[in-house]
Amino acid sequence: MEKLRQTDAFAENVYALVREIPRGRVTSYGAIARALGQPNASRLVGYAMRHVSVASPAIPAHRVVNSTGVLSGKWAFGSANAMQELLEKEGIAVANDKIVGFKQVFWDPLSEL
DNA sequence: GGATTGACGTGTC
DNA sequence: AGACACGCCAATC
Repeated sequence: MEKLRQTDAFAENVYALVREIPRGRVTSYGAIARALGQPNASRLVGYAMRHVSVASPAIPAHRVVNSTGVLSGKWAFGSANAMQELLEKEGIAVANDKIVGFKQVFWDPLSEL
């Protein structure tokens, strides 16, 4: 059995939420943290996301970016272009490691879920 | 067990 | 608009 790391329930919710992100949409760490009831735990979300690379099933972490729409964790995918390629593949434009029209493709779990 | 760090966020200069 | 500083919470050293 896999032992849960971090704040078990918190990470669990993060993973579940990220998996619910529709294709062609993105969200921010802060939005997820708020959806979990911890508006200031944005860093914990990112911390948990860092572990999803080895978690299963695979989590579309490429759809999660920071509030500025920057692909902060692109390096966690193994390649700097991997995350951008995935996003563009889903119809999300990325320029200079930043999401184009971030506000347009932004998916708010609090409002849309 | 204190100090540092981190896929963050918001405010200020 | 870009750069810098402070705050938050948990994990790692």
